[in-house]
Amino acid sequence: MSMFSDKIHLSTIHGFSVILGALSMSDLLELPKAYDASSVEDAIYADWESSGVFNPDHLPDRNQKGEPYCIMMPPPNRTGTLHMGHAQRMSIQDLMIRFERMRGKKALWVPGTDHAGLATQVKVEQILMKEGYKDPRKELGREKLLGRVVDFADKSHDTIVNQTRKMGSSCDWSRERYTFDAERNLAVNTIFGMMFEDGIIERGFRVVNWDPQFQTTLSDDEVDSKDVTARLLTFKYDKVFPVAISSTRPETKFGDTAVAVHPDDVRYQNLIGKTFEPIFCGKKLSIQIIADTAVDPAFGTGALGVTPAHSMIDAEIAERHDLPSVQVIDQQARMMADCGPEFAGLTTVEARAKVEATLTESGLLISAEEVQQALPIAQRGGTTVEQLPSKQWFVRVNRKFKLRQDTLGKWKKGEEVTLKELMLEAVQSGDIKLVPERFDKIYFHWINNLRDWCISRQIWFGHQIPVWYKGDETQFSIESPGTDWVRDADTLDTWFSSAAWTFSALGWPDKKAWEAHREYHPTSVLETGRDLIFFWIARMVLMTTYTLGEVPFKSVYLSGLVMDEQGRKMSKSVGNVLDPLELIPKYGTDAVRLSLVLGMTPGQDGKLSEQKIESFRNFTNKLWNISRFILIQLGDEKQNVSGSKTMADEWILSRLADVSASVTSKLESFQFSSAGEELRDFTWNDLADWYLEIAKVEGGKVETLKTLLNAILRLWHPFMPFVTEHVWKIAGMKGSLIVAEWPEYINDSMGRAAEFEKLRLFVTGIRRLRAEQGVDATKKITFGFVADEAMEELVGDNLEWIKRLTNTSAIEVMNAMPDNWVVATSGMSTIGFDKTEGVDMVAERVKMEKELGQLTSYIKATESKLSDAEFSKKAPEHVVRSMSDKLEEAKEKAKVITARLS
RNA sequence: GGACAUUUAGCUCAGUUGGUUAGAGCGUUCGAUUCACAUUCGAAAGGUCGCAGGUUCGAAUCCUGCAAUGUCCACCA
Repeated sequence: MSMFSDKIHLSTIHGFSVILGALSMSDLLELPKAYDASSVEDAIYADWESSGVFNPDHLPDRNQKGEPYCIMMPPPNRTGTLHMGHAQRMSIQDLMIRFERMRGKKALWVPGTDHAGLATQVKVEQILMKEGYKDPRKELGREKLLGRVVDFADKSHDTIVNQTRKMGSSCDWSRERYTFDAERNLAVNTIFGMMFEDGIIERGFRVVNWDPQFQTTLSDDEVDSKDVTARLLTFKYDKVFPVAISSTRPETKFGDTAVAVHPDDVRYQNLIGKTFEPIFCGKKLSIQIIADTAVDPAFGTGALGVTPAHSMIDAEIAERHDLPSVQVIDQQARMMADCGPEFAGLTTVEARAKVEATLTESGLLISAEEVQQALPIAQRGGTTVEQLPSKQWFVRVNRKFKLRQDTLGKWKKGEEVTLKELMLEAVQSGDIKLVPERFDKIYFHWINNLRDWCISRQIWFGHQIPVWYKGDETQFSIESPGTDWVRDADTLDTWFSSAAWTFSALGWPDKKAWEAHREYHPTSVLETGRDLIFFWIARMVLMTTYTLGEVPFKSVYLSGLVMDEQGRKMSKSVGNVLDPLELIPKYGTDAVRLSLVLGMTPGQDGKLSEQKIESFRNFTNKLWNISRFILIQLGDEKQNVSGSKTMADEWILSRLADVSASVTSKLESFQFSSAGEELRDFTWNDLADWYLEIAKVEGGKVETLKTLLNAILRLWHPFMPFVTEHVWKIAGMKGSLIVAEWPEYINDSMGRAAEFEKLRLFVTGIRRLRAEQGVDATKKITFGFVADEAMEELVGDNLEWIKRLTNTSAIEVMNAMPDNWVVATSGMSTIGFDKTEGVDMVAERVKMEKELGQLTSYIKATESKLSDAEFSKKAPEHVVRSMSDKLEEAKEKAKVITARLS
């Protein structure tokens, strides 16, 4: 470490003595001009994996002593292959893990996959139907169908794992988990048992969402809605019934048991409390007239036909009024027998038309209008979802229960709370931070409107419900059943097992496994798509606070969705899907990763195009060539210069210190895109285009070049692990970059860095003037400048590289600019050259006049602001100072231009 | 209907507690090319920061209203 100057204190860097240890100068010169990612990535990944560093137990001492840091990988569904969204998540999580690992934390990233229950079985059933099966469940039976599903899921697993490796994910494969393996099954059964004992899990006959195609219940979140045009009919049940009602689902009216009106509605006061027995389309109904504030008196006739069996809202009304429930639609979405022979067996759509025809015939139809309506459809499969009553298992979110342990620092063991209260407190207290913050509101809104969670599914692929029945199904046991007990055939909603992921994947409830991992929980960050906030995040909070009394994670980073370049969702039917596995061989993993991290904001959908990936491939190559150049410089002894640092050295090292500090703080606060962009600007603009160009003239300062190479490899590693590790090895650096320390610098060269900035402006000014005046870029010409003494000295000290970067033969100090020269101002200096031919003096004058006009109004505005008493009183000093500096500069410019014009 | 977000250069987007002539990348135009990189380098053009008010010495930034677009939630039976 001591080989560096005192000024830039490189507290963490070591290993320079072996730089270049591996390659000779001729080897270096033979390195390919273009970085070929595909020829090195697999081997690098294999090295990392075999070295064991993905496993925190095998990390170096400093990590072992470090703070535990843990990310649980959101387990991808075993339903096929990974897409760009997965690739983005892997990139961000790997970025965080590598960053924290380098900073010395005991970093654990647990990979895994999700059996995804319904989604996987649906997928396989769809494949089977394409193969010619009409009803795979009936034709194959439980065992054979499950066999096919398991085969499919296993193949899918292998694909996913391979893709995850390709992305460079540094996750601990020795701890890979599956939501459907034996340990996770134990966790699920244990939690089920606890909740059952506490009365939060209950079996009940309630209205549920029913998917008639796949013959299963769905949770509210698995139901989407589709806008359709429907016919809103207004009619009476029969001629004698006193009130007309409206409905878009008249076929459900066979199941009506009440008509509800608003309690204050003057039209119906005399009817409230009465019961009628109208004949509706041939079926005798028993209708009570009830008063309920849920009814909007302004809608339709102000009277609502209540169908408790086929509407969750009506079911709630029915509960308040203790109304009977009559089911009229069966699980095949067909009308049931007691609707009469004319209707029984019809589909709901057929029955709807027939009811309308019947009402019209009998003169009961008052009006029919077309309205927009949201039709509930199944997220998987897309068929219309029916609401109907069924005996199912529910998690009761509003039910009070006694806590099994102290919880969230707010409640003591034995206190009574509801699951909803736990879910709200976890975020309200700040124990969990959502990034971006605005998702708090969405989360709270969802929780506040949450209904009981139906967790039983009638599919076969999933954790079977750990309940056994005996005889008349009134007795339950969650323990081992006796011989005459029959197990519930249903399985659990896949999210029930996913919800326990943070702790079940760490071994809970197995004592030994859990103890070994206890330090990692609560996990540090959960990174996932913003579409999973309800499905998964909220349910993880529910389950973890309930089971452990603590939060599952401290932060949630919600990434947006990856869209195509026109902002559309990527989908096979549109044909705009970018496949990570096709892009990686073409552009390299590092380029794909960068394109998914830079230019993407949390919670905001981002656009991705192949062109964007290509531009990051170019950057990867730039980094490769920067490294190659530095290594060649270091290998060429003639080029090496020792001795005190030049101004350029101090400037670039000062920039490095600032940039690395800023990048660190941005990574800490999840600003990955901004961190990467800042680093890219530093690497490409400051380092490559300025410092290295200057080094070609001044000769490379060995220490500075080493520091720079070392720093950019480390700083870029979490973003682009492959190319950085590859260069690290070529440079002969010790060990693997993956466990190198994250760099920190102290900047104590700010003063000289500021002087360098003046020279940068000076160079840019000359370049601009040359280009504007159309000077042949290859022609070396002589420039002159007028400036104060300090600037004269500064230019003199750095003359050689300035000449090179401006392609000038000489730069001379002048007292004044000759009248026939072309001039421009740059900072506080005036620069110019003798251009004898081709100067359009008229055009020059016009240009100068325009500039002078702008300057004059700027000067005027600034002066008046500066002389404003309110301003100087209230504005902070640095603002005032920078304004007066700029004013001086503008005045100087104006003076020069005025002189030229006269 | 409710909530949230977005609206800045031709395109994609930065702009972190309000601080002063609004930034980048891509694209465009002009120019360079043995000397790390054409997967490159230099330079330029291009914006009344969606609209209208307000607060302030000072507004792209804060407040109010409006408009357009998008997402989520709830769906009026």
